[in-house]
Amino acid sequence: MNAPRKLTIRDIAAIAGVSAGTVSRAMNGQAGVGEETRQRIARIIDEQGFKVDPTARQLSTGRSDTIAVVFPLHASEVVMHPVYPALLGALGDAAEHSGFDLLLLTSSTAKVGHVLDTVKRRRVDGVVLPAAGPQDPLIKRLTGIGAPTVLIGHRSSVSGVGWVDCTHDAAARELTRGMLAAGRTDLVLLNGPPRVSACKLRSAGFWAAVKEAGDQVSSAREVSVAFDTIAAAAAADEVLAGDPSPTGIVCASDTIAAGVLDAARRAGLKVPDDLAVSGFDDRSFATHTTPPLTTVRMPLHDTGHSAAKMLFAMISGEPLPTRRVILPTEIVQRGSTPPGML
Amino acid sequence: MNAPRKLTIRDIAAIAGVSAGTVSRAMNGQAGVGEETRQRIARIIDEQGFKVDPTARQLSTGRSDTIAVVFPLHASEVVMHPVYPALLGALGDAAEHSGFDLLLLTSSTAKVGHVLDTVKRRRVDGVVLPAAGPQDPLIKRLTGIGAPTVLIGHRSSVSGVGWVDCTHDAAARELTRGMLAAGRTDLVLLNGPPRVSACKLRSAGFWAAVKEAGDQVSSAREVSVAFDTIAAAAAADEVLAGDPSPTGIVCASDTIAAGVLDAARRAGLKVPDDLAVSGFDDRSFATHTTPPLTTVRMPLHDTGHSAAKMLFAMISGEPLPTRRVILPTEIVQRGSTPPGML
DNA sequence: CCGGTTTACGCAACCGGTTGCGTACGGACC
DNA sequence: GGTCCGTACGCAACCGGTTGCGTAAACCGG
Repeated sequence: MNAPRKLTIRDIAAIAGVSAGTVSRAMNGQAGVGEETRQRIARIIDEQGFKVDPTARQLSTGRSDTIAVVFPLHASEVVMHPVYPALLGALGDAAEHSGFDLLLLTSSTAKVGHVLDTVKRRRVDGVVLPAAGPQDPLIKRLTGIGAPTVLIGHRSSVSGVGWVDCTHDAAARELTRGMLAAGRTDLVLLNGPPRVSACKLRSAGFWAAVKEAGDQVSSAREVSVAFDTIAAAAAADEVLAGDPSPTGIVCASDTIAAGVLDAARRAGLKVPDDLAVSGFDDRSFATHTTPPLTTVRMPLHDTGHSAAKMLFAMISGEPLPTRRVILPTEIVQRGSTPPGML
Repeated sequence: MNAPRKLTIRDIAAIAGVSAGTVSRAMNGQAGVGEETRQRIARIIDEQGFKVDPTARQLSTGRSDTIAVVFPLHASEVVMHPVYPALLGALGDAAEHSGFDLLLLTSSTAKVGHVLDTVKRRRVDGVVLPAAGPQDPLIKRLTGIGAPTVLIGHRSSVSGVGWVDCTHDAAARELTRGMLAAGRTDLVLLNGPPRVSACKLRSAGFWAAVKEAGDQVSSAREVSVAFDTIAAAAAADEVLAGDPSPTGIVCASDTIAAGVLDAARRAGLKVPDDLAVSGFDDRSFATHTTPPLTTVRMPLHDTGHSAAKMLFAMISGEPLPTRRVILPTEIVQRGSTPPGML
């Protein structure tokens, strides 16, 4: 049962009684093919189940119909880890829908060269870069070689690159306002590492709310910790022992908030009565902490989808209304903040 | 600043004063090239920073130096979701180390055809299939087209495919034994969906321990729920209200265990004094439930690594000692089970 | 009916490696 | 010195699409 040798464009041409070049032009919708011929070719391609060989096309055109997503592996600041499955799923769907395939690259700061090399050698058409930092050399290097690039979760000012992010700032601001409205006037922002872009925005939102509340706020401060429950709990111990002890803590992630809940329990504080706590990310465990965590849900699927769409537009050279997209987040109120806070 | 046109094998040949064919043979370590020539070519390639064009090679050889990992998207049974980042990271590392690139495909039962098509068209050299079910048509279809395939987390009997799994059964057995040893003689296994391969193994381990303990066990039963905290909590409510009420519950995942903890709290039961609870997966939140969860850590990194190594061996036609690998799990004892249980 | 355009299509080169086959050269051996 | 053989290497076809250029036919207005 030897496979019936793979169909080539020349086979189709022979059946249609035309040359291979004509079939190629017909397939790609180029001018110079008669309408009747075009339809005949289309019909034959369909009947025979012919599929172009992407490799051959790639060799002659330089395009690959492939986009790469670079998966950062800085194990220590795994900020994006929990959100990858959703993001990758959305990207994959969008890619498949547009006839692209997805190449997965892993990157550490040491391997910038390898990523770049792969992008060039594989003729990758575009790159999605989730969780890039402001200093990520990859951004400039990629634009340097002319690779269309879309960032996720970092608002870069490098010209040419596009990005998709969400309203970290507005969410933090709204949560902070809510806590103030509920009478929590001693506030702490337990933030993640300040060089993470999202953390900067969350900080900005927090302080904006504090500023706009004026002297309604009795105290407000910001402490930075790693995205780690244990570390966060330790930091929270210290914060709660301070004077004044906060009555509301806005956390930059659910993992951090979980640590705060632990610390509060140790300190004998009732959440949310003595202390209001909010997280970020709406991780799956947020529903079963005690009490369940008020948090911020990120538009992961939309983010992936938007990024892919933007990238495809950039690849095909379409003009884009904007290369900066900010999607709305959603605050999910649960038991760790006073009811009716917002 | 027009790029200095990409180097081709013919450029190298010209510099070395040989033909392109000779350079190709030299690069690939084939016979028929003099030792002196071989070294000269190697030196020139190195000096010039020449890299073969994978696309061109692919067109003439049919190999692509690419493996695909098929990401199942059955949103409802996201058993693997939490473990993907670690798995993908390990796979990516191993692939990069061997000069392969990773293609990410998404699959739903409806899209088997598309996956197959992509594997063929892109000349994918091998496929990693995490979380395949026993009935997954992809397994047979892939072997049908001769694609080397390695499964993760499912022990298939289909000939030719390899798989890497871990000791779900031994872990469940050991946990169950431990509970019995701690005097918990009324046991329940709160299992996941029975068609998930890992759940079958966990069930087997549980019952093996029960059987071997003989009439030391006063009662034992198994209940199946979705991998969902809320659903698990509801099931646990019922189980705890039953007669006899269990003194130990082995759960098939940390998400399920979290639900059991919630239910125990509602029922006013003290964990681990009144009720011992164990999970599976060692999810990040397992350290900060109340009490912290005793659970089973899976060798995710090793699994990815082994799968990649096996796949590469299959691709290169090396004989393999075995195509079935079972890696050890590790039980992590925390506060949700009686101290010194094991 | 004629010169000039446009259109439809074939031809062949090209993308950049790989590989089967052929040849020239060097050494071994008689 | 001639035959034989193995080795080192060049040549050219090939993988399967794409595309610039050339040409013949169709079509246009006058």
